[in-house]
Amino acid sequence: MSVNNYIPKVPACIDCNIEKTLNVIGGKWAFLVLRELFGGKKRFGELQRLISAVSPRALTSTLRHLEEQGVLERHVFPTVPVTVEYSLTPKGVDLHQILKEMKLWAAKWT
Amino acid sequence: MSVNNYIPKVPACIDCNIEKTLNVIGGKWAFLVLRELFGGKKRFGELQRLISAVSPRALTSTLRHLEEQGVLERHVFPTVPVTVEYSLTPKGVDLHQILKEMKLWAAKWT
DNA sequence: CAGAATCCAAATCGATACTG
DNA sequence: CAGTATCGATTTGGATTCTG
Repeated sequence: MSVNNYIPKVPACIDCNIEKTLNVIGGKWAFLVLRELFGGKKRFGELQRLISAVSPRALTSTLRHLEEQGVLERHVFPTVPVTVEYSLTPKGVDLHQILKEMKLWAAKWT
Repeated sequence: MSVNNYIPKVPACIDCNIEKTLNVIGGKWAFLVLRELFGGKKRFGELQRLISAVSPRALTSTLRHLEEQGVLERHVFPTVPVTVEYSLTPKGVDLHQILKEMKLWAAKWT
């Protein structure tokens, strides 16, 4: 059982709840995974290739965390060898707007 | 010299730059500080009281980091004892939209 | 008041090797 | 293919104490 999920634990903010969003997208790898999945479902190996510096351990942990948060789904196909696909849920798709805003801000203020 | 800045170092994303925004708001305390400053300038001690669980060390580190990123300004008044005020720059004010979206997402999907 | 310095426990991370 | 296990190195972070 992994203890490390590569996700920051930010303090709770009683009347704003921003920490909940941050705990989903604020991790080291989460936004890179989400970004790939906005383009459609991907397999574990694909994600590993697309996100060049990620170790299998970090990727697994990130995917599990995002799954627990309900922003992506994991589908296992009983082929040999096994095939696993990850895709966004509506909750995950809904993060696209935020990520786009973050991209715009970065572009504007570089 | 502090080595620890309470800010995550996320991997670079060649064609999206989202990591630049995340390195500003993605830290453990940054969003809480920004949130207070959207309401106007604040002194060190005020921030410390408003953000209940923050230690002086963490607050200092966060403020310095945000200052380096150009999202807030530090003004020192040579009173006795010294008075220090922090306020957002236009670059910092421009983060408000993103934080609001994050709050909305959290509210929508709880 | 606004922080800087120090100490040290705990969490985290990456690399590597291994498996159903 | 899609992970899991293990390990050591590094980072982190909170508490505490001190100062111009």
